[in-house]
Amino acid sequence: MEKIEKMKQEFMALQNELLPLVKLENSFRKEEVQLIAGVDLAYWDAGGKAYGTCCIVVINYHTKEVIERVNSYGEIQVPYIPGFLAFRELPLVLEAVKKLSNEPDLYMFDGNGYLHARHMGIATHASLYLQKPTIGVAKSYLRIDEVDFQMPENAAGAYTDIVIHGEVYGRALRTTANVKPIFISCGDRIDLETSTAFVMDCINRESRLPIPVRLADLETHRARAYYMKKEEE
DNA sequence: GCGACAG
DNA sequence: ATCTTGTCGC
Repeated sequence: MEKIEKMKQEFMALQNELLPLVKLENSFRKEEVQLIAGVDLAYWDAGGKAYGTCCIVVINYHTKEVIERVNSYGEIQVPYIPGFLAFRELPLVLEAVKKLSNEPDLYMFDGNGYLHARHMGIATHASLYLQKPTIGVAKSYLRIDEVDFQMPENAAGAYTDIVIHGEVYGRALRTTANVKPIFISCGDRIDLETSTAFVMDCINRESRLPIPVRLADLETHRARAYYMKKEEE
């Protein structure tokens, strides 16, 4: 499979090209944030082909009430390659975003943002197309250059910064006591402190994940069941 | 050959 | 991500 190496080279070139456009400062007034979107995908196989569905759930940040749900689905063309998740998932993400009738003020992605070897995780990559602030929310840690993360204290809100080559890439955040931490990083157009604050403000006792991402995750399972059944005529 | 590996 | 049983706990 020398073909994958060639893909990586092309993807890497685009990531390096996009990097200069990233801004780790707030491009918005956090007091005015009303709608937050959570984005996630689920996969399945059918007839030897890979399919996926992307779900976006928009909530009212203040009331946590669901405002809108949309989804897209189709064949997945790009394989999963650690470090290049955006190339696999973005097509369906952008397709789902087009269906939104509400315009989110902020997006939370299931995956990394700036916490990435070239600072181009899916949250960051997506923001450059969405032109909106994004936050990366990953459930597990993807090591970068042999650097491990330090386990934060066992208390809600405790965190440790993940510093690589002298730069803060993101942070391990314990959103709830007695559960594994999640990994937060800036997507783009927002700083890490603000990102962490919004994530913590979206935590309830249902999950260690922020509400928008959790709801999008649940929604992908329902959408998958629906599309799988629909496929068999 | 072996280990790592967001989703 | 997905495949999966039982099991511990509120």
